[in-house]
Amino acid sequence: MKARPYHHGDLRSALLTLAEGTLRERGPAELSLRELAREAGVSPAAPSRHFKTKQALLDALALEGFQRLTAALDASLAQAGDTFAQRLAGLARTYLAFATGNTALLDLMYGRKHDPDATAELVAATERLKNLATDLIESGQRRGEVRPGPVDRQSVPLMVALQGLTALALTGGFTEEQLDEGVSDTIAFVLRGYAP
Amino acid sequence: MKARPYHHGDLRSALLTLAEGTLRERGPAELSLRELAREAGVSPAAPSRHFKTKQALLDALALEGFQRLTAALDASLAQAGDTFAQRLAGLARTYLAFATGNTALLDLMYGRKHDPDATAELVAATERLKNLATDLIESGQRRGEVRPGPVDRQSVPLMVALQGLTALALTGGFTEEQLDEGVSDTIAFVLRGYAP
DNA sequence: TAACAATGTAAGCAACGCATACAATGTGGT
DNA sequence: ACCACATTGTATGCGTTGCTTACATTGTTA
Repeated sequence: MKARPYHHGDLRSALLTLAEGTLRERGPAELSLRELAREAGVSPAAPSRHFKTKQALLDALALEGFQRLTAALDASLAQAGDTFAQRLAGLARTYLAFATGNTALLDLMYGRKHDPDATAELVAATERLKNLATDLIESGQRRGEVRPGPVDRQSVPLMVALQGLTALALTGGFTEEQLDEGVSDTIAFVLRGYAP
Repeated sequence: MKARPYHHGDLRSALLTLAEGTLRERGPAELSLRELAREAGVSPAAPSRHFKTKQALLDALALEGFQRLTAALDASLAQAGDTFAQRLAGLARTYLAFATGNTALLDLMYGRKHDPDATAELVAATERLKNLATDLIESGQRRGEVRPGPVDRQSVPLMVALQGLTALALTGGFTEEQLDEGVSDTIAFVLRGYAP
């Protein structure tokens, strides 16, 4: 029977992992620093060393979410085919997969955005996501598969489609099958809209 | 100096009004039943007569939001022109106006949806919204301004666009002007996608 | 006018976030 | 090897919260 060491070892990441679990299962409102501390086997005040406030923990969680999402999207673009259609489909599908697989986290990520005192890192993370979309459009234009025009304006419909698709997927009311149809339809629709 | 009457008179709607105020200014997390009771000048336990839990109050708020939104959209469609393009533009713009004018409320409305125990009234309210979109598509098809096809599949891109547009508007990062451009671009994009 | 439902109050519980003061542990400079 | 010091944990307590139970007041209606 070994006594628990005075120092946890890696409380910070332990808290983040635990927090994501309860976030996923019970939502951000149910998240309690004290409960997290209990689960980690540590005193109620211990988490404050790593996260000054509860909001700080949520921000850290959101930031991690953005990193995971952009990583997934980067990977998808890297292994997708060359045509605009293929890349678009890949992007949409991995974005949607992340969204449906991390509902609560995504809510947190975007919910935090329109708060005046969101971390600078957070807004930077969302910027990188936006760039991903414009890059895709740009490459499509170079290949002559997307009608010409200023990228920052051309990319809006794409972002609209991505956001809208996930929003629709998250608000539910769709069977797995309807959703898959919807994705295909929307991709086709978007392609038609971008056609030269 | 008249004594405050034992009964408030209309505590329920007073609570709803007050709640929407603090929701708008400080978000749903900052909402406190006790504080609401204080502002309404009643005892801390009084609100429980009308809203068993805090969540019940939020649900009521969300429901009210859906009613206001659908009313606004109905009005918009009623006074819009006859062509599909006009009706689409009207719908998009009033939807967006509501979204930007009631950020927190809209978050509440859609945030509550993917909770297993959301009110039946709530899901019904979202259904009516969906119908609005399909009606628009259908009328467009009758006029020969929208390519034919099964309505429930054809309407998906429209809903995607509406949801995406508001999502984008809410997450910010756009000036008023960019947003307006984005709306126009997206409307044009959608029209092109639906063109026969 | 007496029974009854609706609506309010009073009081108290357990849990929460957070601040402050203190204890144990690791670390780097001499 | 030692010792100042930052880091990371604990102990304790304050004020607030949501919610429950028991009781008081009022409006309605039979």
